[in-house]
Amino acid sequence: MHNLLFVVFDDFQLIDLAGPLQVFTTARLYCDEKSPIPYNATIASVSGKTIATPSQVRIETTGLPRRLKPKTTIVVVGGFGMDPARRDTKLIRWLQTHAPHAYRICSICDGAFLLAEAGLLKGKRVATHWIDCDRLQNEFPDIQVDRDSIYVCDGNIWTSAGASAGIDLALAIVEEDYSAAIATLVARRLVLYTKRAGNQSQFSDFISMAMKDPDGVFTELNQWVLANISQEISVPDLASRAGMSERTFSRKYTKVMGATPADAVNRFRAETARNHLQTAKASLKSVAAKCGFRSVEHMNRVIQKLFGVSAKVLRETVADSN
DNA sequence: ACATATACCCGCCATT
DNA sequence: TCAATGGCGGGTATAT
Repeated sequence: MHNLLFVVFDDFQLIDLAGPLQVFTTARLYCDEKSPIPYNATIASVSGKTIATPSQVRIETTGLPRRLKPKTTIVVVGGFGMDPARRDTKLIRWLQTHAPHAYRICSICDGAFLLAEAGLLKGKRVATHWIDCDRLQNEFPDIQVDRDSIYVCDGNIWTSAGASAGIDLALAIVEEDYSAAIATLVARRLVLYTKRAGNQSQFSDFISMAMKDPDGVFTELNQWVLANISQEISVPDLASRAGMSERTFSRKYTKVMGATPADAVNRFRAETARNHLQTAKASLKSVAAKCGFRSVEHMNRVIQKLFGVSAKVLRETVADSN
């Protein structure tokens, strides 16, 4: 089980908390019996009292803990109250002391300033709200502000752009902690179309289609494929997994999914790769490996065929989501 | 870039 | 007889 520690302050932006929290909560529906409660969330502030938001909703909080529970992901929110919060030495000192021991550190929106203030972002690649990109870069020249990404993961530091990007970041975390299949199911459940400006969609069409497969015959199999996308997957393998002969499996799968088995696996790989290329700044080589391509060349060919552009171009055509 | 190897897929047909 | 199945084999697309 993972622990989440949301760090909030007066006049923080409600959706920075509510968005990611909803994603983590929904993930419960799709985790197996081994981890019935995948995420345990705590909302904390310096005062430990009820915190007001500009949206009129008030949030109960506890004080900042003296010790982090194991596998704690810290999530720092943003909002109107961010600037005063930066000057709150108790808050910044707490971050300096405890964040280095966290399993993972996240910020939403301009919450990145708090992490920067605490010196946690030195040399890191970072995303923040587009309005704040210049300011963040000027104030902290030693960090690399990535203006184009919805969210960025650099080591165990995850930062995200605007408010809704916090939801994307949370989905990516679910994917890392559990699986792409579960993240996709959560996205579907919450009806997150994630249609981005520039018509870039993060959770891609074929994958979504595979997840809803009306008859449900291959839904489970497709989930398995997504969860094991980094592995080599052969058609005979899939057939035996589906409990059919190769011939019958091939026939049925093609009929239901509208793509032959090997073709479908390739699309899963390519769309997963696209998602990675357009968010994290991992090397082409590591993306290829992560998506089960045997080489960068292999990945390029498949992407070129499916999307009509090279992997490099695909990465560069990321639209600003805010 | 080219050649070789192989994985795939699809028609054909016997079987259930 | 029909419908679904699945084994076979060759043609082909694709990987290395």
